[in-house]
Amino acid sequence: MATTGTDLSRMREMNQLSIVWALRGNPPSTVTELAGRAGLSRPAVDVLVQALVAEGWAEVQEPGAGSVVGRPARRYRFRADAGHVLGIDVGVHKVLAVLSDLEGNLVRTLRRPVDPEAPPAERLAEVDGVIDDVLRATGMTPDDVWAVTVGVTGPVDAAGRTSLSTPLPGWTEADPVAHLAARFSCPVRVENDCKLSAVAERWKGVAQDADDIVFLLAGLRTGAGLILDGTLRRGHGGAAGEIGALKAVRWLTAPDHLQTCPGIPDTAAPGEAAAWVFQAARDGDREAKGAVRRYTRDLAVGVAALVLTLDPQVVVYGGGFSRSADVVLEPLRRELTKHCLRLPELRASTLGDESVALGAVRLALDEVDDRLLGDRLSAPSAPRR
Amino acid sequence: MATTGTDLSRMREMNQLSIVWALRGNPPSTVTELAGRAGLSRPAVDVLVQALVAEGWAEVQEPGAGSVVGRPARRYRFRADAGHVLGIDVGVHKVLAVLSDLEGNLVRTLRRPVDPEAPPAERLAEVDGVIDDVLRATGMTPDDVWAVTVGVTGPVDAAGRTSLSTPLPGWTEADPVAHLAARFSCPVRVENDCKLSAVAERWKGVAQDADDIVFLLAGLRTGAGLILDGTLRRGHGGAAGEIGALKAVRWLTAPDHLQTCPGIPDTAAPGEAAAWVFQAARDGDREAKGAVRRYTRDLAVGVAALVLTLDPQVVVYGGGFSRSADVVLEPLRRELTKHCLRLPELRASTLGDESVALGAVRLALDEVDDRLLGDRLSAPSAPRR
DNA sequence: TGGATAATGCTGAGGAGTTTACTAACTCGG
DNA sequence: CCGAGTTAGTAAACTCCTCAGCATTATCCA
Repeated sequence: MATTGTDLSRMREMNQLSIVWALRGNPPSTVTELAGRAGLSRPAVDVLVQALVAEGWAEVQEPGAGSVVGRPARRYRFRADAGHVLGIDVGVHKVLAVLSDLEGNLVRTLRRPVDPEAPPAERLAEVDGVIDDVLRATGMTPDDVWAVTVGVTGPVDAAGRTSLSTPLPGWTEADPVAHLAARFSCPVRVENDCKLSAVAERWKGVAQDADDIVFLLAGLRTGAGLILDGTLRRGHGGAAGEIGALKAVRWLTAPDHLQTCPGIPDTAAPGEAAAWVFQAARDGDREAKGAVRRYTRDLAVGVAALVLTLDPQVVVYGGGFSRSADVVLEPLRRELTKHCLRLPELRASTLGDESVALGAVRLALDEVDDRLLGDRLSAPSAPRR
Repeated sequence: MATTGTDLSRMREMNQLSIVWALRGNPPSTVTELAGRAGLSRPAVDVLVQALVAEGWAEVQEPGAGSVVGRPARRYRFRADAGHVLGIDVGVHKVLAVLSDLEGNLVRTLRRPVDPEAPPAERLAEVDGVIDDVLRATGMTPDDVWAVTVGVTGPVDAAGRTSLSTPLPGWTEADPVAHLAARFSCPVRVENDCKLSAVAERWKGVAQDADDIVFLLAGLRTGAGLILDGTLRRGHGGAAGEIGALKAVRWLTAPDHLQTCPGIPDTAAPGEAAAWVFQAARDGDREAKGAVRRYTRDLAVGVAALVLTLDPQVVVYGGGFSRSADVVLEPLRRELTKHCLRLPELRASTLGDESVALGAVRLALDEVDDRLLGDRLSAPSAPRR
């Protein structure tokens, strides 16, 4: 791979970029601090940061009444509010939208319930609705949004289609990218929900320290998302992590053990049966503990296949069942010991049901970073597709 | 991640590096050609390339009797022979060493048979022997070797130890890195044989076009090596690809179908039984075809788990059985269709039994590139550990 | 032998960062 | 209330690197 040659203007671009990276994620900084972080001299940083202010990437904060010795320094701040990104979770029962600024600060989170049987058109209308609400509540227009990422269930191809399979009714025919492209001129991407949750766990969740992560989505459906060497792995056709499709792996039927456990009260809704069983197991109920053990045993085969294939540092147990991780993780660990060569750490997710939207935000931010702060600095405005 | 600031000398380094990349892998080039490739002006390239000659990275080739109009240009060449790397395959039955120059041209290949029961000390002595032979035959000293990579069977940890398991007798106690460090001051690395074969297939084999590859080592033992997004995946503890350890995956016993097929002549050695069965199947023998089908069925479960987990572009069928790929690939494809969502391409390896050593050479070359041509140019001499 | 052609070599211009020195602004203590 | 001490901002001189253009050199062909 031929590195391309460099002249003076290129050097300036690179240095300006390094100032941007030194600004971002830090509290408002003085020129001296930036010089230290970027490895440049004060005068150089001075002209660069002033250029950033002129372009709109940075902002001056005049010194207040400081109580430090010496002349108080002007501080510069990255304009995280110069643009925003949207992360959207299109679930079976709900649509969830999260608006974030360029530093990943969550500005607004809104959800709407959706009829599980709703056809794609209706579901997309709810998406439009929740986006409208978020934009109205924050006083923004679609042009203020620099990237949108949508999470859906099922393997997602490069075009954002879910043509192989998905539990969202009729969704194999839906084209969410085209739908959103009508309103947004910025990059729009669709990604699998397990993959997004995995990204979220590494960003703000329980796996921030790990570079090789298997995320388990455990609920009435079971799925997985993979992060290797710190980046999300999609696979060549976007179907990485779909080991649940293998019949020898009993992920499809594993949750049934929890639904059919004797003793579940008739009053429990279908979604609550599992929670009841977990609670009963926690209380020492023999039948419930057996059901959990059978569930874990089925789950463990697939997890073992993932672990043996990838040898991750951490396996994150997430999804709807993660609230009951306390009764699942220990039996799961025991099962895995039987199958695996090297046991990874098992951790329970704490992000709750916003993890998909959160991961979507992170991916949208990555998109913006690549486009605008990749290796040359663009003007601070929404990137085009 | 803070990109570090750049001053003029850094720029010069970068441009010099881009000249190196423009020189490598190309025939001897004129300054004008280099300027075009590197995106620099002729005068700039001129001084840079002269500096490279002074340092020993490049070499002038005075113009011969050319038949072109105009003043014939001086040509510059990358000194691929400034250093060499060693790739070594420590197998059960043999030790194989390949010496390569810095451009990946294979200079010398030597092999020695080893008693399958040989203890580690004896096996390492054979390694020493074959290295001595290669160095003597090429008139080199250990200081001319800039990196060594060794391939062994079994999962290899970061220290080059094979403590979990390996079919090499006693090898869990061996420390090949320490052994070779006594002779070589350059970086020494040990890696799993399947992983190295995967690297070789992408470098010079049948998967040069693919970025997501599953390599299958198919023989009396079955294993896998993974390349995702163009780079080898080791996993957090170096045990990626070891799905064969899962009992639900019948890789351990799959080859037995080929050993126990009725009709195998008593005269056949244990290693030749499988080859006989494949040939018989090719000739239309019912029993043999059944044995191959059973073998394929067992193999396919593990392959399907890999494919569903990783969604690769290509699955390469390699190892000792790859010569019989013609009778295996089609049944394997049929089996995979049953299990998988999206079928990857199936290709048969053509590299033969030198693929492990070849992959080792590639990894050693990568090591040299990282150390010497990473982002600043070092002097052309063996890197220290 | 002279002209055409293409590469080399040289010189001056321009841009970017660094160093150094100087000025400005603020705190603290007498 | 003022001056010493400290730190930030600014300007000038300098270095280094690339680039553009022109003169020079080497070769082939008529």
